[in-house]
Amino acid sequence: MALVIRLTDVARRAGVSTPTASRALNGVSSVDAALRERVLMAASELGYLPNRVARGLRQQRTGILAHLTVGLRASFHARLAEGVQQTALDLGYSMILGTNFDKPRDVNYAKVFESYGVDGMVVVPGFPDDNLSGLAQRLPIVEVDRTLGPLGSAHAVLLDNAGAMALAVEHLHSLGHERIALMAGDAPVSTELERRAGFSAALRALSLPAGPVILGEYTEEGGRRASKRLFELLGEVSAVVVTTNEMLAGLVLATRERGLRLPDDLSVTGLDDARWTRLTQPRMTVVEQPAYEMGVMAVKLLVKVVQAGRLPATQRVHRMPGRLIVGGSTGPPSRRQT
Amino acid sequence: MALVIRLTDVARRAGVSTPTASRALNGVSSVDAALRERVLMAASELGYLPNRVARGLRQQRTGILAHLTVGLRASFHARLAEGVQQTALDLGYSMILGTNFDKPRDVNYAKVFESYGVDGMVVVPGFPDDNLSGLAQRLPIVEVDRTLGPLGSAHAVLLDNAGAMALAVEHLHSLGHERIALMAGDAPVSTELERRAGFSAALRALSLPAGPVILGEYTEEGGRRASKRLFELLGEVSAVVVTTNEMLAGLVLATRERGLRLPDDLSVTGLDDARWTRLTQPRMTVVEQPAYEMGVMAVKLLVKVVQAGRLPATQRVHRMPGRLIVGGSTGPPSRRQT
DNA sequence: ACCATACTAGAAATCGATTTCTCATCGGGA
DNA sequence: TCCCGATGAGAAATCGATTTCTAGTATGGT
Repeated sequence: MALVIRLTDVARRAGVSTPTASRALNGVSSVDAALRERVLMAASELGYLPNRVARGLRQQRTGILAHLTVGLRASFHARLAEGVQQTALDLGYSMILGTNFDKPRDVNYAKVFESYGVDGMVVVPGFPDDNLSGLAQRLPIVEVDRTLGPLGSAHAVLLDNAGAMALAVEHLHSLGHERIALMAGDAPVSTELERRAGFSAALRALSLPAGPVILGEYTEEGGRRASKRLFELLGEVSAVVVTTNEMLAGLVLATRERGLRLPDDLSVTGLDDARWTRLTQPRMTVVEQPAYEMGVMAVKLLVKVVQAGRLPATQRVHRMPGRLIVGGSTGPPSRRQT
Repeated sequence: MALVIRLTDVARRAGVSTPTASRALNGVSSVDAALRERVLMAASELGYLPNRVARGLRQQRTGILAHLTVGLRASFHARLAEGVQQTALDLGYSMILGTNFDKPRDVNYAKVFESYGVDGMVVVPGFPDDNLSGLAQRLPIVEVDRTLGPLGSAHAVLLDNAGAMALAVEHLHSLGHERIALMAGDAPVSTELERRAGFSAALRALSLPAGPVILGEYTEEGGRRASKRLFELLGEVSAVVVTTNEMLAGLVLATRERGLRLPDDLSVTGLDDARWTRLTQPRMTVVEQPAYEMGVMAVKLLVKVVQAGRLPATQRVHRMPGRLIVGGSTGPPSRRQT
């Protein structure tokens, strides 16, 4: 606020003109070695800090990226955001954050951030009505976790959902399960659609019969309600794959209320390794998502596009693999089940 | 990138000068009603979006706040960050995020963000060596969760740690516990120091004997190791208060390894309501921190200082109360314990 | 030894908005 | 009726850096 050192001050102290000081500090074009030395010295003596707002105005790029996400409460999104933020910083960018991107808001995030001149955006899109499409024609965008599909040239970094489902199904199959159910969210988001399809494909690949699919709201309460329906099928089904952490939490609570024991009465696998899945008794078997790495990858992709200076002509989709973590919530089917 | 509408374009279309267009859009000074109407019309027809970088340069304030935090992995920090971000947005600001603020880094966050001309910072400080003090003399800063103490005029939003400890101790006392231990982190951060002091004070207030205090590293593994020492005292102690979630997780795992049952063998209360504390069996008794609300409060305080235009002369500390959530991990002491 | 080509560094222009300065016009009071 | 203050709008300055533009000085080739 008070006394800020400007480039002019540095230049005056070094006895050179402002442009020369600028060139010396940025290493562009050639500046006499002695002059450069004087400038660098002056800058460090004065504790010069370049004004990035001014630079941003002139250069028409600010070095700021925006990260729009549905929230930080889910640990997946929190780790993702950390990956985005750290990588942005490592690559010389800063990150503006916008959360609750799936809820109605007074302010239009995208517009606000655009007016701040962000160079690009990493987006975890909410539901399809978000009008990102227009933005995607003006600004580099990378979608993470989910995709809205028709965003044209925006790149995407997604979990290999089919592979993740295959890991879960194969694990259960190797334990001897033949009748496996799926509990999934009923929202029309790409993750859920892909996981449902992946589940079916995985069963087919192992020549297992198509299992029952139980859809519900993508929340803990939704998982609880869906679990009630699942429990009706306990005679025909010995294992279940749950596509989301939230629903898995509901299932865990429901099994307790019902007095079911894992894995004796039911084998359960989830997707994503929230902290709590390690702390339940027994520990949950899950397919871990590389959340942090997805954030890293998204920013790397985005920065590549930003620095290319023009929007990519074609979309590129990066698939990141999940990793199976075997806990105690899965085991061989009991006699009774078989 | 391509075709951006500038204020000049709006002015031309409305048939007025640029300053007049600016005045009309910002509602400052008086502009003829007809002209203002024409300007507003032109702006909306062209889809004008003000360039906040240019405005920021001229006005010497950007409308950006920075949030420096130790991380987002702990749900407390994630919810805090959401509160900060949402409130910033509600008040017309945007938020730049910096995580891992307690780890050594190549880039100096504070400097980078200062060079972006942020109007103020909400900081969850790491360890005392972070040189925030200098920054606090130039920029409005509000500390949250922890405080480094000598930051001078920076405001702070902290949990009422003494009150939180009292809630936990009183709860255990009301169940009949007389010999209560504390498991706390050994780092010299304000939260731990206040919680240790608060624990002792709460015991004294109830005329209970001073309980053993077990210090350890502020991590899950630290909690596990500290638990081993705690278990040596099981004859003399019937309950324990744990000051951090991380250590609590370690304790939960350690009790399982040891085959202890909660609350029969030991009553346990924690601080902060991470998701997992609701999903263990039994559910944990904890004192909940109003994480989101602390973020909200911090930004409100910060914005007040920012808009006052000058740094406050005196520090103000806001204490937010914790709330007891009774789970199944606490119960009356067993006969054997008494 | 002379001219053309590089370099180097300062002067001036630029980014896009806001704010100050200036000037003309309109009222109101004497 | 005349003068002065208030009002409104355009011209010009400003924020702080970067990027032309321009000119002067070396350097190199012939």
